[in-house]
Amino acid sequence: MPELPEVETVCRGLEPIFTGRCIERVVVRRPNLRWPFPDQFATRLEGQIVTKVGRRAKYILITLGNDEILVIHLGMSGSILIHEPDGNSHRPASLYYDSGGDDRHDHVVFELEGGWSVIYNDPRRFGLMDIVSLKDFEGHRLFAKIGPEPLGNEFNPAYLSTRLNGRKGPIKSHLLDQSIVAGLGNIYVCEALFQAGISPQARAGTISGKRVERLVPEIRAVLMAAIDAGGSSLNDYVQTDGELGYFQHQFKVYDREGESCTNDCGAQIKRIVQAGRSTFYCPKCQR
DNA sequence: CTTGGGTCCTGTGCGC
DNA sequence: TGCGCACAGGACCCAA
Repeated sequence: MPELPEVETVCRGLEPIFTGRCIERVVVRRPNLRWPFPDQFATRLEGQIVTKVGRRAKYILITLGNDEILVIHLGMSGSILIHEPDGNSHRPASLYYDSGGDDRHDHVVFELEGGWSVIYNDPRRFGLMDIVSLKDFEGHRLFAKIGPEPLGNEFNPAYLSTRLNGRKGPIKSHLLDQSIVAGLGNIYVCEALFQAGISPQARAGTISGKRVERLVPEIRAVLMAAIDAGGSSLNDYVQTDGELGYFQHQFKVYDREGESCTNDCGAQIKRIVQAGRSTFYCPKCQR
């Protein structure tokens, strides 16, 4: 999936399109994504004016004038395509592939006032959409257990140390746990651990306070750099239509098995499997 | 309680 | 060129 930076980039792309506009029509082209769409999904959205576009963890939150929130998750392979009234289209932080006109996986179309439309595409259908009342949001099952945002003040070394204390599993698994910190995924966990010089296999509870103090800002830095890269791709989004949304040219370890460590330590990047997911790391720089 | 594995689904890329 | 297999950004669910 798009991880936090990609979802943030998508939100920034959607914000000026949605905000203040009426959702005139919603076309749902299949009965479900990961789960069935809620009852009366389209009807509950149609005629509503969007007041705000935001993000929590990897969820896109589109707040409506009636204080309901359209919740969108992109799963592993979701992307959003925007059709402009003049016929141009672009994909903010598009992922996975350029459909090249293949619309088989265009599952939902939001038609907005003024001729704009927003198309949700997700080949693997691990994504989801739901509608949640603003007053129910905090306690909603999707959000009740989600941990602090990594870019916010609540996520700090003291907090993380507390959460890792006593944990025996590898640090990598814990950073992927959305209840500990929201929004990290497989790529940026690998990247952050590399930047912090921490082995992905280190037992979470044994990492010293000093190293956690280094890890927290490295997580932030990796995410912020990726958001910046996404933001710059937004500026000329029309010409980058169809390009990969992950900013992989700047990954230091992810998907670089066998390549030389960029720290020039002489070691090669290794790939291992943890909890069924690939982990990339430098065996020399990360301990 | 924590932890690990299987699962949903389609598409891509590799080796043979 | 074709086929089969491994693997892919997530996260839920259940067994141990």
